[in-house]
Amino acid sequence: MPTPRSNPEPAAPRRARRKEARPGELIDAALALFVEKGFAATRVEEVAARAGVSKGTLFLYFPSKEDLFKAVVRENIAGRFPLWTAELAEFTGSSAELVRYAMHTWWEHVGMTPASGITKLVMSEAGSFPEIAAFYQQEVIIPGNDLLKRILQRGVERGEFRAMDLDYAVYSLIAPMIFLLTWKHSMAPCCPPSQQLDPITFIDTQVDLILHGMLKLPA
Amino acid sequence: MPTPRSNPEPAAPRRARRKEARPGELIDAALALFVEKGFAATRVEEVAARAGVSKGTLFLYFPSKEDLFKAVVRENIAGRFPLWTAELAEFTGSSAELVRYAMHTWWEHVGMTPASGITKLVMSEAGSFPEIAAFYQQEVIIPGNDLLKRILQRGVERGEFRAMDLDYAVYSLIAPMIFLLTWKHSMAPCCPPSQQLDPITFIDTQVDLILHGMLKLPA
Amino acid sequence: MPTPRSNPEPAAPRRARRKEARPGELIDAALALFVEKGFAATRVEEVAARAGVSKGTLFLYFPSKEDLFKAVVRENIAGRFPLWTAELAEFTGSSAELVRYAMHTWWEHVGMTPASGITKLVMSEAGSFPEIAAFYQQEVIIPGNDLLKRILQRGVERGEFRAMDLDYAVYSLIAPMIFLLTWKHSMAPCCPPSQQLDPITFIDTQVDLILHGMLKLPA
Amino acid sequence: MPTPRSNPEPAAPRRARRKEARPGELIDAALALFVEKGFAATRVEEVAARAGVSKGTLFLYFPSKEDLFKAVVRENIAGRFPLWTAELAEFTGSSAELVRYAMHTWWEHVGMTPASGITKLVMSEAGSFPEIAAFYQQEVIIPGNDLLKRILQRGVERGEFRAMDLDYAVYSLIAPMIFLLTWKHSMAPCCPPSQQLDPITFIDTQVDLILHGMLKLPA
DNA sequence: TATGAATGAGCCTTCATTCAT
DNA sequence: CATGAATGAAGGCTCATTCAT
Repeated sequence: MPTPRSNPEPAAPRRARRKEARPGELIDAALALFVEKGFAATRVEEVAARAGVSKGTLFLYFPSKEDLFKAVVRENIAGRFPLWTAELAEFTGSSAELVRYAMHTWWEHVGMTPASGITKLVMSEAGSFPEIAAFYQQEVIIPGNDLLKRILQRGVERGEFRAMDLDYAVYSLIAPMIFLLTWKHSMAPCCPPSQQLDPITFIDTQVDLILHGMLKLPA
Repeated sequence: MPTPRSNPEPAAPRRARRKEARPGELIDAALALFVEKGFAATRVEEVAARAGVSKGTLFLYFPSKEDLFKAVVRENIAGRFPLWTAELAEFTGSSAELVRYAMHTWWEHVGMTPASGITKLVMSEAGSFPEIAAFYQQEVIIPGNDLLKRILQRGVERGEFRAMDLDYAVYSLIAPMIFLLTWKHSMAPCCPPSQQLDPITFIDTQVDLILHGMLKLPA
Repeated sequence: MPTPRSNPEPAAPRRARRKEARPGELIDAALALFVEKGFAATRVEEVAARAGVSKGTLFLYFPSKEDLFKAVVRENIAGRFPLWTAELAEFTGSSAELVRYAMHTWWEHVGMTPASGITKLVMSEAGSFPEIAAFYQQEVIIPGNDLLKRILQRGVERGEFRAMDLDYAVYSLIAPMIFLLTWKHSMAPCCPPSQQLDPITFIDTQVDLILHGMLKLPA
Repeated sequence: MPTPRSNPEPAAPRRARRKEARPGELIDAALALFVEKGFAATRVEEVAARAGVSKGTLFLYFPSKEDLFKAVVRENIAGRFPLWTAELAEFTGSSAELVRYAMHTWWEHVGMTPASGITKLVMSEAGSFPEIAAFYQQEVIIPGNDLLKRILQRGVERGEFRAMDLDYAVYSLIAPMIFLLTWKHSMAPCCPPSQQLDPITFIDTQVDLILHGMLKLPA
């Protein structure tokens, strides 16, 4: 950067050609707006504008608004499962630790990020966009449930957890998280400080209680 | 029908009687449709048709679709709480039984009725209608949480449950129920039979696990 | 109409309610514009404006642009077949007279009216709107060919015309007419007066020649 | 390939040779696509792709899609007329044979080749491009009509055909052919096999009928 | 008061055309 | 010369809302 006026962003070129960066920028913009305003209420033009491109450019990368939404989901949630599956396979601690680790990891990478809005979004608009609901079901819910089920199964197989109907027991882990998301993105913004939930405390409390209920008593 | 005013209610000319009943009929129709199809996907014409009036008439009673939505929420959040509070005071069984009773009662009177859709409705549209969210918070959430808190407190005071942070513990009861509602009204309609949840099994499983985690060990 | 200033068209009321008249007005407007500019190049808003209503009103009567077009075809062409079929059944003259009568009737009711543009329209845009082409085929071409075939068959059966492959012979009647329409609506407007065709002369010439070719020689 | 410039044409580096060939290749691609899909339904990107270049390159040679269309028409209407005129002068058979020969020749060299699409193209788009229609009129229609007229005149002068209004009689030959083209390029692709026309049969039938109508009766 | 015909703003998507590289 | 990413105007259709009757 030899000269003082060398401009790293030269005059914000109107028609920059940045094929690689576009999809990511559009997905980020879409995530923010979908979460903030909902899927139906977000206009593709807004998404494009927020990503700094024109409406037409958006359709250059995503064939439709629904496909854009799917990309948002894949990028922010569905794409994480391979890593999580790998982590599960390598985990060496106790299953109780694994459950705690899983819940906190989820909070860090999804719950506390803008991606947390996606779940609430899907729930809210599933009725109006069945295709999106089905997609989410396939790409997120089923893999997510499977992952949790394998975690619980590990505990049972290692003699740490008591025998359970795993298909329903997973919801003891899922339900509090879904509730937390739903709360965060719908009621929390309207509540007085006294009614706010501290997520970490909430998660710890739920996990403790659940583990208490699951653990095989030594006696 | 001897005198004109002898019987103001039954068998009165339909037109005349309706005038008073219109808003209620419209609200009922709107509740059913909003719950079934979501707010945005419900056309006011459908609501009017279901209430047996024309589109124009609806706007005679509700200045806008949003106002109709608000009326639906206000009309249906009702006061079942006084009755439940009384039941709690008179309950003589164990606290574990009380928890089970409370959960099943809620399912019977709210969860399995159309009213269950309201909660999902409010959650979904809270972002767009902060006023409604605040209203719901005051009239439903705070009283509901209080009621549950008193139930847990009873268990702790009677030495049945171990000491807990009650403000967070209540969510162990609330979260599965909210999840169940959310699920029922958003994803379930899009899921294959293999992915469906049986509500009673679900509730029993959750309550069992929670109680397991809450119970003071006899040892 | 007691007072002098009673206005038969009172100040052109903006929102007149004329449910019965609308479809016809819209169809007329659509015919004119479709013929003038083509199907694809005509915007529904133009049609609505020409009919004196708003865009939304058009969709109140016709679910889509294609349905509007179908209505135009039904109203202006397809709907005439029943009458023509009846006329054929009652005709008592010679078959040569019948052919002449049919051709001139067609010219009067279709060829020289704006409806004549429809055929050219369909031919021009069939590639882009296969559904329209198929519709036209079903509702106009097949019935039209059938009608002509019956006319020729009558001549053969009565010993007036010689035996012919009727399936192909009908095109001796159809081709000149299609050509005439095509010409009228595409090339004619660009031609100098010296190149113009007189329709009546054209039809008479073609019919004479064809009949000459069809007639059974008395010898 | 001893010297560098010895062979400017064959096996020359593709890039270099192309420069001159580009417009022609684009026109060929455009002809094929316009004929196949219609003007509006053909995207310039398709044309470019078919010609093996990018969209931008097309606009380097043709300022607009319309200009490309004009070029297609201008390039393909060519001059087969001189040859046909010569053939007419040398023909020694009967005039009926000449008519048959002319019709079949036309089918072979125009009707059954891609060039047949141009006529339909011009007819379809004449309304939007009067300039092209006028051009077509001068370069194709007038010479074509003249040629046919001379053929008929030959028959009359040789006493083979009866006296006719030749200016209109030529259309007995033209109309079926125009109809055939129109049909082939618009309705045929949408018709079931049962509705298809066999061109040779069609032409033979029409010619036979016409000749029948034209021939001077021996009596 | 009730009706329902009429309105028109709003939105997704397409594609001819431009222009920085 | 060639490329292809970017643009933005245009159009079909929906539906909450209005208003003449």
